[in-house]
Amino acid sequence: MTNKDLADLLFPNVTKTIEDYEKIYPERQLKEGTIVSRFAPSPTGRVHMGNLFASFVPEVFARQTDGVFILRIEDTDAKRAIENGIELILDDLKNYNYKIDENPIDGGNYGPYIQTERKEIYDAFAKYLVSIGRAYPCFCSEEDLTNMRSEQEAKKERIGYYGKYAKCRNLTYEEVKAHLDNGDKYVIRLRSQGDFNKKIIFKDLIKGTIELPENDLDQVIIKSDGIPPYAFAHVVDDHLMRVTHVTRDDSYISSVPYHMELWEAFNFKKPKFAHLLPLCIKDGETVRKISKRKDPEAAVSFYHERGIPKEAIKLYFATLLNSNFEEWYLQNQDKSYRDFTFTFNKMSKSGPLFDLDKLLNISRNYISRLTKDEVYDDLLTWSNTYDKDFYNLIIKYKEYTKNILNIERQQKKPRKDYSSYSDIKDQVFYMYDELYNPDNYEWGQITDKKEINTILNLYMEKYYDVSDKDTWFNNIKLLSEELGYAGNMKDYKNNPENYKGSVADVSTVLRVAITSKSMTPDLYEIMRLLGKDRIEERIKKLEKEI
RNA sequence: GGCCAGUUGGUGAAGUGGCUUAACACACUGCCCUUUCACGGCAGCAUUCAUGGAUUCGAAUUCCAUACUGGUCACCA
Repeated sequence: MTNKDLADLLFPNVTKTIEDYEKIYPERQLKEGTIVSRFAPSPTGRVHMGNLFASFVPEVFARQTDGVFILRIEDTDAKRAIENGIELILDDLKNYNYKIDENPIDGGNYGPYIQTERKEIYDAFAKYLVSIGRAYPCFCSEEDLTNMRSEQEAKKERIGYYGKYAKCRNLTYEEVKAHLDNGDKYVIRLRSQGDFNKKIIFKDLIKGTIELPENDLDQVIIKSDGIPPYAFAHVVDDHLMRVTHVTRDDSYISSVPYHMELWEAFNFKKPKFAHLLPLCIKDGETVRKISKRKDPEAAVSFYHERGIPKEAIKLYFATLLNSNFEEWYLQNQDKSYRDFTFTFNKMSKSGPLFDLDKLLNISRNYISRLTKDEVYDDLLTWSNTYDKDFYNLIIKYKEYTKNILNIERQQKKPRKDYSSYSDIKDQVFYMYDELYNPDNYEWGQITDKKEINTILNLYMEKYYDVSDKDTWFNNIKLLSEELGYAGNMKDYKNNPENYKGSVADVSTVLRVAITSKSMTPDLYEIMRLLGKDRIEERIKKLEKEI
C-alpha cells in the first residue's frame, strides 16, 4: 500500500488537487514592489489598540505600493469566536478609514476569507502531504500525550511529539484502517524532517537575520474536528491569497522553523515576513503587552469617549511605525501620513510603549490645524454620542459656536487649547448663558469689591468700545490711567511704586467679571462675540452678588 | 528549564566603527515675548548608551560572559 492509498483512505471525498487550487487562485498580476498584505484576527471581540496598530501596518504598506489589503478571519478555534465578531471587526477598521480590498463581507477573488469556510481547501492540501509521505494520521489520545509529556519532563527531555515519541509515525495502512473502522478520533500530523541540532537562517524584515533550531516536531496540521490549527491555515491561505508580506505578532517568531518546513514541504514560494512588536504598556514597574482585559486604554472606545480624533491616533501610530515620520511630519503638516514612505527596517525592535501624553500632544496639534467648520463638525459628531446637552446647545447656536471655535484659530500659530473634543466644553462654557452660572470668580491682584465695581462701572460708562481691537485695548489703557494704573507695562515694570497696578490687573478684572475665569483666550474676541447686552447683564448681576 | 529577542535621560526614540562634547519629539524647569492663558522664541535637562571583559589608533555601534526584561515551548491564535 502506498502513501497515495493512505491519502485516499483518509480523504475519500476530496477530489480537487492542489494544482486545481493553483488555477482557481492564480498569481496576481502586480507591478514589481507591490505589496499584498493582510490582517488576520480571530473574531474574539472588538478591535482594541493592539489590533488597530497591528492592522494599521499592513494597510499602510499595501496602500503606499498600490497593493492589496486583505482581512481574513482566523476562526479555526471555535471555542473563542463570538457572535457578530466579523461584522464588529470590519466596522471598527472601516471606521478608521482603512481601505480593505478583500474581506469576508465585501468579498474578493481569493476567498472565502473566513477560515472555517475553507475546510475543503485545507483537506486537499493535507491530503497532498499525506500522498507524498509528509503527513500521517495520529490516533494518540489526550491522555497518551499527557503521559508522553510527563515522561519527557521526568527525563528532562524536550517536550513534544518527535522522534521515538512519535508513536503513530510508522503505523501501517492496515493499522490505520483498523483504527478508522473502529471509529477512533485522529489528527493529521506533519512528518517532520528537521533536525533540532541544525539551524535555519531566517530573514525578518524588522528583526533582521535570526538563527533558529530546525523544527523536528510532528505538528498537528488537521485537528480532530477536521479544521487545521493556525500554522497550516496560515501557509495554505497566505499562499493561495498570494500574500507577499506577512505581518504578524512577534510571538510567532519561535514557530517560524515549523512554518518554514511547511512552506518547503509544499514547495511554495515564501512571502516576506515582518514580525511586529506588540504595543506595550507600563504596569507599575513592569512593561507588558497591552491587554484588552486589564487596560481601559486598550479599548478604542476609551478614545472615542474622550473625543480623540481618529486621525490623531493614526498619526501616533505612524510615529510608532517609523520614528522618522515625526520629523517629516513637522515639516509637512499640510500632508497626510499617506504621503510618507514607510519602511520595515525603520521599525523598532523592542515593543513600543504606549504613551498617552504623546498621543494627546499629537491630537492637540492636529485639532489646532483644523478649520472652524471641521472642528465644529467633529464636535457635533462627538457630542451627539457623549454629551447630548452640549450637542443641542451647539446646534442651536451653530454660527456662534463656530465663531467661538475660531478664536485665534485660522492663523500661522493657532491656539492649542484642545487635545480632545471632550476638552472643549469646559473651556468655552462662559460663552453660553445656559452654561454660565459661576460660583467662583478667579480674581487676581485686585480683590477689593469697591475697586472692582469702580473699574467696571467706569469702563461700561465711558470706555466700552469693541469696534476694533486697537481702539478696544487703547480704551482699557485710558481707563487704567484714569484710575491710577499704568497703561503701559514697561512703565509699570520700571516704576511699580508709581502706580496702583497695571493695565494687566485692570484687564483681569474685566476678564473675570465677564467669564469668571482668569485665563481665557483673547478677551477682545470674547467680548465681541458676547455683545454689549450680555456683558452688561453679567456685570450687573455681579454687582448685586459682591 | 530549553530556545529566541531586547536592554540608549522622566518618556518615545535616532544612531549600523571616527561626522556624537549621543539627533529629534513628549514631559519638566527657567528666561524672553505678552493685557491673562495658550502660541512662539531661547536656554537647561544622559560626561554617557544594563554590567564586566576582549578586539581596535578609535566602540552606544564588533565579539564573549553576566544580569535583567519580554516572548515562546497546545488538537490557541
